[in-house]
Amino acid sequence: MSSGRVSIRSVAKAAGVAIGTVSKSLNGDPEISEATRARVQQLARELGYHPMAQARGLARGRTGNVAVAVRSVFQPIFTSAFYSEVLAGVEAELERHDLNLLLTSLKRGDDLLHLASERRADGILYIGYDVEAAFLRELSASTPLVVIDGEAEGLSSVVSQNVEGSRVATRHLLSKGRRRLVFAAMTLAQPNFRARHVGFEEVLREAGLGSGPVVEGRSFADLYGALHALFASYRPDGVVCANDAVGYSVVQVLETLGVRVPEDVSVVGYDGTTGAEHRKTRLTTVAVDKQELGAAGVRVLLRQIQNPEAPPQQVVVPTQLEPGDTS
Amino acid sequence: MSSGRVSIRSVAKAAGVAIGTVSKSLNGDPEISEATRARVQQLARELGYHPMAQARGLARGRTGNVAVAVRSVFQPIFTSAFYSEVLAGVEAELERHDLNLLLTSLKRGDDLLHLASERRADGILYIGYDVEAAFLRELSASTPLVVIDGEAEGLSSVVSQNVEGSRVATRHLLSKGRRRLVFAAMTLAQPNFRARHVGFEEVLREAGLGSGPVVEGRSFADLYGALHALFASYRPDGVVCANDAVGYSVVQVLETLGVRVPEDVSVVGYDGTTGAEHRKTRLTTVAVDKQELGAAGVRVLLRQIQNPEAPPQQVVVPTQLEPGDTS
DNA sequence: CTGAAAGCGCTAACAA
DNA sequence: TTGTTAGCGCTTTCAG
Repeated sequence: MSSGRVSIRSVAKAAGVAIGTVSKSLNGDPEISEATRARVQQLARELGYHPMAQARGLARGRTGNVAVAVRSVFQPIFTSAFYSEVLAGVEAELERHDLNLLLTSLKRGDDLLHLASERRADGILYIGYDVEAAFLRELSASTPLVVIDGEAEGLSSVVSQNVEGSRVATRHLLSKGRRRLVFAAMTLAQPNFRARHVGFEEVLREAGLGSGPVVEGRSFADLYGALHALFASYRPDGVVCANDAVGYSVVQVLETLGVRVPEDVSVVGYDGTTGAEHRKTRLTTVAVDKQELGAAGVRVLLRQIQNPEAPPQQVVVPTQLEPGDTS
Repeated sequence: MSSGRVSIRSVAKAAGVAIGTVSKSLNGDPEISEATRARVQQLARELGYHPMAQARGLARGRTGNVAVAVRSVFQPIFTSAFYSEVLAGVEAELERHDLNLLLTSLKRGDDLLHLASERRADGILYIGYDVEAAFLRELSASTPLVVIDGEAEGLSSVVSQNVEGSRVATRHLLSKGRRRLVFAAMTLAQPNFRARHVGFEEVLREAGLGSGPVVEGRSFADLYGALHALFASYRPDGVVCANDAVGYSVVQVLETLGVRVPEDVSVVGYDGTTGAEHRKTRLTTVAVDKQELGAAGVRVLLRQIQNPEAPPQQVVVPTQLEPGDTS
């Protein structure tokens, strides 16, 4: 219980050395004798000294934090199971590098500019597919920046293997003998979903099955309407979904329509959302390593920070088919 | 496009004044003439000057960020829809006060101590029910701290109206003519859930119905087993759930058991989890204003920061019954 | 009303 | 090997 805050000066006084010596000792400067280093470190520990991050940062020219920026399009990122896990991955990797996570949800357009110009972070992790490429490119000229789960020319990014993952999902249904396949999504306006649709179409074409119908719908009700109509005319036997949320909706819709899953129709999702233990049915899905998506983003950013001149770098994280109860 | 970083000095030079004057002008010091203030502000804007957060913080003795600490017990907070929304509320309120959100998931026991001793944040928001009271009380002596969704003697906190909310839920089922009620939870080891159970029991007793059975289970399978057994012996006609996750599981279990909801059995959840639009059934629930939970936490913390001597303050956020399809 | 100067707590040259 | 000192970029007394 020392009175007031214990600063580097307290330690210096206690050790009978100059504050510079304390600094060097604590930072492992090789030019300090083993003896004093040990003594200073011991003393610092005893006094409970921890360098004040702000002061250290000011002197060293860095902040020790990384800003994670997310834009809320439909719903805030926070409520998305997918992005939440990405965030967890980011957090874990930052922690390993002794970096802090500054969370910002972008509201006004200049939020990011402020963050950057006030130098609150050493780099920016932009999470989301809705990339304003031109803006971010300009920003990335002055602040290291990596896009996670989105991409654009001239920007470092980390994405999942969208097209290939969807190919695997589609082939999986074909291997189950399904031939009348449908692609279901909340929307095709989202780049990742569109890429997954491309994979779906590619495989159908390769298999000589032509092009499959698409069902779009954001809610259970929308999907119900669309599938109801489609079933009347087309009688699909397999549904490839753009993500798990839609996948679970589709399963419920099919049950409501009196269609048995997977006996009559197979369903495959995308994402590998956790939390399935609370549900009756475990969706067959294309699992994305979301934590890895985040962690990889951090690693790319770190490289970018260390070498700001390095050219943008793209990383693709592999996916894996995860069989469940719906195929 | 000015070369290099634009600092306060650049502005001072451009305006032909001292840096102190720039600082005062920009911070609205009344002792500066309207004329120079305007000129400096104009110039600062033109040059794109933004004070560097770190330097400003060092001089002012604060950081401008608030640490949000979460402990991951069963699953990381990030993947919980409930906490994610709380986090969104925190974020929004912090933004209104020009504060940054430093997100930390507690792994090692001294993570928080580090954060505090390195003075990375002006205050701490601890989110979660698993409060290590003694530790946090000690910490709160040196750093303003507020617990959200948990509480303990001697700590500032914000919680939802657990007992009362559950009373309302239980009365709701009674008003629907239900008399054979069950309480379902993932576990009763969690304080919030226990409080909700208390509300449930109180109302039953008041209604002269004695005490109701309790069903515990973390997964669909567990709940299925427990409810299956219970239905054989007891034939409940209403289930009060400790939260929505359990509520949705219960609904699926009942459907699987061939019990109709709400015709045969009514189910009510707790939390008011968003994202129901992707589901067939909308659960009747006790809605907690999760954003408000977070925002209130920020406000209490701010008071604590401004007046560190103020005694701990407890805030209770009201709940509201939200009728759905399951009652 | 404005300028000068002393820090905020630390790091990193540069001396000694 | 250690001590001294000049900043890091800003705020804030205290003179002028």
